[in-house]
Amino acid sequence: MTTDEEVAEQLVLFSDYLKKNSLKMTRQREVIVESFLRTNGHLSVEELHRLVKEKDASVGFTTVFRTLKALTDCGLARETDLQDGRTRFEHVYHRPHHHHIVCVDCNRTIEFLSPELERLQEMIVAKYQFRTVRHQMQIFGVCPDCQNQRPSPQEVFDSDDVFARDALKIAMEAERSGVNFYLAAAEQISRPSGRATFLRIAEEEKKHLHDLEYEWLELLKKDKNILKAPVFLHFDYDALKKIFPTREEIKKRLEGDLDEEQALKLAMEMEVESYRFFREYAGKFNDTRGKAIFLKFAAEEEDHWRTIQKEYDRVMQRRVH
Amino acid sequence: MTTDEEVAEQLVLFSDYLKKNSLKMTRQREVIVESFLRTNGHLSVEELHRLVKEKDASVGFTTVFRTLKALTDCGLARETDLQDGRTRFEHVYHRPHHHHIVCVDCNRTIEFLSPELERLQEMIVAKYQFRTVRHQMQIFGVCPDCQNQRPSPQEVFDSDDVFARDALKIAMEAERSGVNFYLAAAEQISRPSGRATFLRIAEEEKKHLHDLEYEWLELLKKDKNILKAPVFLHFDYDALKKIFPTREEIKKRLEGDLDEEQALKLAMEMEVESYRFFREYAGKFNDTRGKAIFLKFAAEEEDHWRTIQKEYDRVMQRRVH
DNA sequence: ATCTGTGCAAAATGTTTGCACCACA
DNA sequence: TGTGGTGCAAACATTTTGCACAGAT
Repeated sequence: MTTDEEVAEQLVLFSDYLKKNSLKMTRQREVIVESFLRTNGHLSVEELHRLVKEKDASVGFTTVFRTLKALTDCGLARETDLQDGRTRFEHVYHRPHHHHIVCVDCNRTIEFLSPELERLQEMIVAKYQFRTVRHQMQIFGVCPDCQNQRPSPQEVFDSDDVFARDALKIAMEAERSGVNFYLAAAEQISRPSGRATFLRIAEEEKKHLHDLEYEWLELLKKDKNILKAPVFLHFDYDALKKIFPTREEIKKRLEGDLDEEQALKLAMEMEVESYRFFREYAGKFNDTRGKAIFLKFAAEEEDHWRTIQKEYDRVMQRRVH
Repeated sequence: MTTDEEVAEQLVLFSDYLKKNSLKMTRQREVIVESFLRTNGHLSVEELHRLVKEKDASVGFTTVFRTLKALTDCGLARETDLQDGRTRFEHVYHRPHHHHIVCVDCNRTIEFLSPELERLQEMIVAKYQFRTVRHQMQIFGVCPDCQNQRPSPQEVFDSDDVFARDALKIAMEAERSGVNFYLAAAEQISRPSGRATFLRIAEEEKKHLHDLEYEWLELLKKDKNILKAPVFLHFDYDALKKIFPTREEIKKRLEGDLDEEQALKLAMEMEVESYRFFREYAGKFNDTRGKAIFLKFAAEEEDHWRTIQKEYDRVMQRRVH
């Protein structure tokens, strides 16, 4: 499930790597790399060798072994340990760091990413003042199919689409919270220019939401089964509530003496928070569409922050005079 | 750093295991098991073989290998994978499940437990409906000493003391919060019998706190360096605030129209919460002193809950008449 | 033409087993 | 006295290397 373009991109990177190290591109390397890139999952040397031999029976085990080492060296592959007594290689290109859940019966492997888990892990290591080089979590268990004795074939999904799906879901939810916030806040503001600012931003967020919804539908159209793919990005949707106050929360916080200054301050805080939040999430996603979605989102929030700050300055200016 | 008693206890368990499986105790097995039990850390077969040979040069590698398998089988050892190309065996008896931080330079290994991390992990797996068999997290990095180029010998601590230390610290903090709560709540209650109940529980908690502080001092006396041992049980002290409201919080929640019924309800809620909390923590600690401390604590909280419930029933009874 | 790549076979590494002799219970 | 235990050596499984020949730039 890797597109031709992606394979081509990675082949270019591999060629560059070879040139840089005065190594040569050979027929064997080409077959091996191509086979690796076009196969999903976590291949052992032996498994890849078997695949390669289907295309060219003359290729030796050692060459596959050495080519995988080269791929690892140039950053296109990564060795992982799935505890089955052999080294397994997985794709790195456009794949974020992640952890594994492995079915001990059928060997099906699920990958996941949880920024919350990462944060917790970082906090723990920080206490010991270790400089982390790498870390991994592995969960071994029995998958639902094996629990029900009906092993079914593992479906293969385009991982970039999965990342995009998970990112879009979060971004849409955030966008909705944003719209809610600005509409609710606008209601509480009496001064026309201030209200107009909030309403304008609300409209902008609505537009963004529509864009995201469009992207979402396109994604579903492109890959009708994408919703069946296991969750990759684990996300605590309650965290959004901490960033974007709910309608009730807003009313409570702004209730009584309506204060435009306060509302603007709250909005700025919120935008900064959400900017930080989406930047952090983007950081977890190696070059993927998921990352692009989060970065775009972060940029929009930064933009809003500027707009609001201008309005805030104007209000304060006015107050001084 | 395993006491003679502990070694003896484990030897008994091993003997029982042998008997149950009609196996025999031999001179070699005795030496091997004893060496294993008396050595900390994560031993490979080869390392243990080396240690055993110091006591009895005639013991062969295979016997050490087979004895370690037997120890694993009977639940006194566990195989771990520290990614250094060999299987390593660690102690299980009286040691909770935990994860590892490994220094890639000097191989120093730190063990830690984070119930928060465990909870997160469980939540993630739940989404996939996997039945978890086991899981592990490994963090590889450079320890502070290796970062500073001054490798120092790894100090060895009595792990049970470390667990007790971490448990005591949390229990004391909880106890303090409890005392605070009951004193603050008592202040808000005008009816003498209600106030008396709260003050009595506050006194009880103070006594418990003293007991814990005594235990703490005894621990420090017993092992003067115990505070230097790395944290094992990671704990978010803010979590306590969610269980035991702070003095300000209490005043806020009970302010204005002082309602004894409300105060009692709040207290019951708190006791149930903290009972659950300490039970959960106890569950993470395999038979250790840490577990005992948490269980004792949970029992006390349950006791308080009963006391308060009686008082609550009395108040409600009175109201009906 | 030169230098790297390849495939084979062999070594290295770590784990596991077969077997003849040994020693608990 | 008989079953299981031990040590040795050999088998296994996987990864890694040496080397003579092949092939890419």
